[in-house]
Amino acid sequence: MTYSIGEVAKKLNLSIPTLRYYDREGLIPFVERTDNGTRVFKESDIDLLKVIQCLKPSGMTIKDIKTFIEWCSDGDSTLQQRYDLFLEQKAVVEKQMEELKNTMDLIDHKCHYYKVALEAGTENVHKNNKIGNTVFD
Amino acid sequence: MTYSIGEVAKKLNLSIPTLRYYDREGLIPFVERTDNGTRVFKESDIDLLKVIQCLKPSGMTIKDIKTFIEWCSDGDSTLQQRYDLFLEQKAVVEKQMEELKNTMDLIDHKCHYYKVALEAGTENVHKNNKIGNTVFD
DNA sequence: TTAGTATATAAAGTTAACTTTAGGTCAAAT
DNA sequence: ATTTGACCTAAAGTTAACTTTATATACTAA
Repeated sequence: MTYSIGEVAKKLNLSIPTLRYYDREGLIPFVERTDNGTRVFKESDIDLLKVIQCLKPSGMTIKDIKTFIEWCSDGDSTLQQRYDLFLEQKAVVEKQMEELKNTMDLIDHKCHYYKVALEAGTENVHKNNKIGNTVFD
Repeated sequence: MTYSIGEVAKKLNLSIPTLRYYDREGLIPFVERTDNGTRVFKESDIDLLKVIQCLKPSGMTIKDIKTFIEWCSDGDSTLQQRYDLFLEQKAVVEKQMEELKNTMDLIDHKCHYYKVALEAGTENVHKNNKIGNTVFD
């Protein structure tokens, strides 16, 4: 089973120009072409795009991903580099998860703060009976 | 206790130009100035900067944050908006946490994949005895 | 045969969030 | 008295990741 660029775009919820951009940047070097130059995506190309989509939210750049793809093409001599890359990325994601947890705690605090303020009709409920809290509590 | 821009930069691990940029963008409107124009940061300004730093990793933009700061200055009439903002942001962060979990699962899979490959000396350990797995397993 | 639809490329434009550069003020130390 | 170091502004530059625009080709249905 193969897919056109439009089909892949729909399937993965990416725009067609984004897919062409990824191709230009060397992220999907195994996509084939018809005689007149139209891209033909295989399942394995889609799998790779899914990996890319999964790696992106962790802040891995297009360039980093390209490097990884190149290493894949280079075979067993790059196994250590690829392993190291993912170990590093694991650390990055762990840090992000912590940060996101802190953000969530702040947001929960804010939600509670504004819920109470709304019920009272004024933010002052948080100011009265308290000393030393800041404007941005 | 007050702080110079350089002290705040060190304390919060932000660059001086970034702090000036935030000021220009209206993110820290309560920072005062000396007669000759030098910024003077109070504890409450630093608290606000910490809130900003906490909100940023969740993808909240400078513009969104500015809107929030403006609402804060507008008083009780914006309580609902502020509450809604944080409810929305909560949903955003929840989604991000899920995505990050997926990313982490993929990374763990890759780490294991490359660990095994390294021990065997070749990626082929994953190809032999198996049918239908992709190049990017 | 012509209108519509999907594809292609190259190159320019966009946006966010900074950073860098250039030029200037001011107080303290040498 | 001048040099050093920290501060200031305005404006231009940077980078990533796309998006948009302009132009062209190719198949497909009426």
